[in-house]
Amino acid sequence: MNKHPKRATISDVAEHAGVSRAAVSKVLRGAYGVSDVMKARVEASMDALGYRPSALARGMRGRSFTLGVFVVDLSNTFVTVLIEGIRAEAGSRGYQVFIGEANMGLAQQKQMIEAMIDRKMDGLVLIAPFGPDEELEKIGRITPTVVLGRHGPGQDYDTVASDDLAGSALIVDHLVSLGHRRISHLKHVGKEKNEATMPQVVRADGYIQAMVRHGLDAEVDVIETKWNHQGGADAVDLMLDRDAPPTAVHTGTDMAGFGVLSRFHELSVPVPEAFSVVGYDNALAASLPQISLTTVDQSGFEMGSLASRLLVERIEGRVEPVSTLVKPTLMVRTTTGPVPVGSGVKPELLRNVAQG
Amino acid sequence: MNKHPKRATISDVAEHAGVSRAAVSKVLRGAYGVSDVMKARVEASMDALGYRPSALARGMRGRSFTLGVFVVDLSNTFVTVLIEGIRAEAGSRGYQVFIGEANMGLAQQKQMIEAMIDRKMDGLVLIAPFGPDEELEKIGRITPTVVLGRHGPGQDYDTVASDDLAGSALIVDHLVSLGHRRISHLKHVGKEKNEATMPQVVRADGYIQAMVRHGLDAEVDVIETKWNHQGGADAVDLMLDRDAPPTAVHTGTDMAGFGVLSRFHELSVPVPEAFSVVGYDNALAASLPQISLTTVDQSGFEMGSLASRLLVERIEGRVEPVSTLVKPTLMVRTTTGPVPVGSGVKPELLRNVAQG
DNA sequence: TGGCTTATGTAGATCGGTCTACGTTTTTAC
DNA sequence: GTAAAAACGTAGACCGATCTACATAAGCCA
Repeated sequence: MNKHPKRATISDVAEHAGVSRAAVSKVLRGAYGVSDVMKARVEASMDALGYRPSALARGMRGRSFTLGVFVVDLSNTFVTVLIEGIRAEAGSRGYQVFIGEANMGLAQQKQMIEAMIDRKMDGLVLIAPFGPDEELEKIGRITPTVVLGRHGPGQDYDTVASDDLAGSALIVDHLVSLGHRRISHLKHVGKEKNEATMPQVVRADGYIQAMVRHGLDAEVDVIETKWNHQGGADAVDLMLDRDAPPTAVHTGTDMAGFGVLSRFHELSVPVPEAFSVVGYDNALAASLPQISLTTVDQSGFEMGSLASRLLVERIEGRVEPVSTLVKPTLMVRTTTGPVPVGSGVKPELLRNVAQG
Repeated sequence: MNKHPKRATISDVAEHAGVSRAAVSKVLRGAYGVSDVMKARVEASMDALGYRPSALARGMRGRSFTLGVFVVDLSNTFVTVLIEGIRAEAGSRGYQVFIGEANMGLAQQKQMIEAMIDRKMDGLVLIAPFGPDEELEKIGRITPTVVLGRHGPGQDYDTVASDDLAGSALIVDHLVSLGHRRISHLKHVGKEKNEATMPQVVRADGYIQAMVRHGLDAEVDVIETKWNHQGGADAVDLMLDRDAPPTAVHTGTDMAGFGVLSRFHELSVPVPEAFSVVGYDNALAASLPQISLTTVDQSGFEMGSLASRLLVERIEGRVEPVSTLVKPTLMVRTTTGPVPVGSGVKPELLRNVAQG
């Protein structure tokens, strides 16, 4: 029961094949200067010994063929779709993908990213990281970096994001076409300062621009909350407490949308008859028929694979930053409907329900 | 805009502090033989230069302080809870956690695990891996390994699993207490051969044992399908096609449960009035009020942190395998209710509905 | 056949740490 | 006061690959 049946190294292979270590290394890398005969002999020895190169030792000088994906919250099912796209593309180019999570704030995020750099990962994909742009620039200067889910451009990193301005417009247009006028928006506000490149900021801007475009300046209503289940639920109580409650809400993200739906369900407020709800992201659960949330799809798989492609380009030498925007599409499901007749839901009624 | 502002190495620190590299290394590791004076001086130099040790180089001889977590499918939200637990415990012991996913079958799984070993990760947590036990033994012999979500015991690895036998019993007992007798069970069958240690096998066994215990031998009905949304939906059609359809189903996993609920929703079969549904895992979406799936909770966070703890023990030298079972608890929500009066749902009715 | 280019293979430094062996100095013990 | 033990530092091999020089053999052309 020997714990470590000592793994074959490049020296073992060299000895077994009767050649130098350098020669084996050349075969390994497909480098110039190897005859077919030698190549065959070395390869024979390699699988005779069950040899596998140590990615670690390899990384000391050359590449590690490892990409790091940093994510804040794995339980958000939209990011798992992004990751799927990243992996597909990276895998086809011979890179391994490792994922690191950090959901305890900026310090932990920084630590995780440093851990990836310490392990000499060839490049990093940062999915919706927090912190100032400047921090991202610093990382981009150290190692090839692509930021996914924040708008660009950056100086020393590439960005891939959904066109959140257009996404918000799709939502507002849809609701307006259904007759809604009092449309609220949930904007994420966390512990960290909001940067202009973060999706919550751009989506809020897009919402305001679209409202203005429809002449609904007076109805603009941005509610600051957390983009998660609880944040969505809390926002419902705020909205119903308005003198003239809205008839629809653009929740900014599906996670908050679920919270909104849950709270309405508890309060027995019928959706979409009394209130229309729109999410953003098209997370997996949004398509469950019991939920069937109208939302904006960001084609996460494509965004992920695009990020991978850009990252590999960058690893292979490109230095000019690239900043891309992916066009989102609206997924109309059953949480949006025509505006309620009259002035919409009677506030008194709703408050009674809420207190009953 | 220099791409690589060359990072400080241990030699730079040594030179700056006017000591040997070995001395710096000792300080780094907290090894024996360092005076307080020297320690202070070296540490001063370290942060004067902004020094960070290369985890890569470190791993060449000593430990890499990295744990690998292998998972088949990140989009299953239950695994993200497990990961949360793993990270919490590992982090407090100074280990970094990297996650690797592979959902394209045994070959890709093997490749991912080898990639982790190639990077000299100190230990591996495998979450619900497929393949024969023997394959796991092989991995356990190469590197410290804990298998999460498969039953033990293993020879050369530890296991942490939910007591699936007890979990199935909880479900059947609950349904029987509500008057159900015709209770079906969905068993996962994929491309790979089912091993006795896999949860789908143990849950099915537990279901059968509990049915027998209640004298319901004649009603045992195991339906083989995939444990995902589609598999659950498909199973509904099979169940409704029975001469005497069941009145309740133990879906084996929440993911399949969601599929079952979706299909019932499409068919306008009321749950739980006409049919009771129970999941397994207590995934995040199960608690959404629109879904509110009765399920079995496995306290994933605790399982994850236990796995971490066992892994670190193993890394630090333990060799006797440990195999643990965590007690599950039933979460009664609103997808289960009393058995329908009479002989339950009329099959004709359901078929009509299905075809209408 | 001599001179030059191209193909093939090897030696050995290098990456950034860890760790063993050993030489000094300082303490402790009697 | 002196031997033994403990404390402190350093040199240098080592981990397993890559990569730059360089040496040697082979091919080509006039």
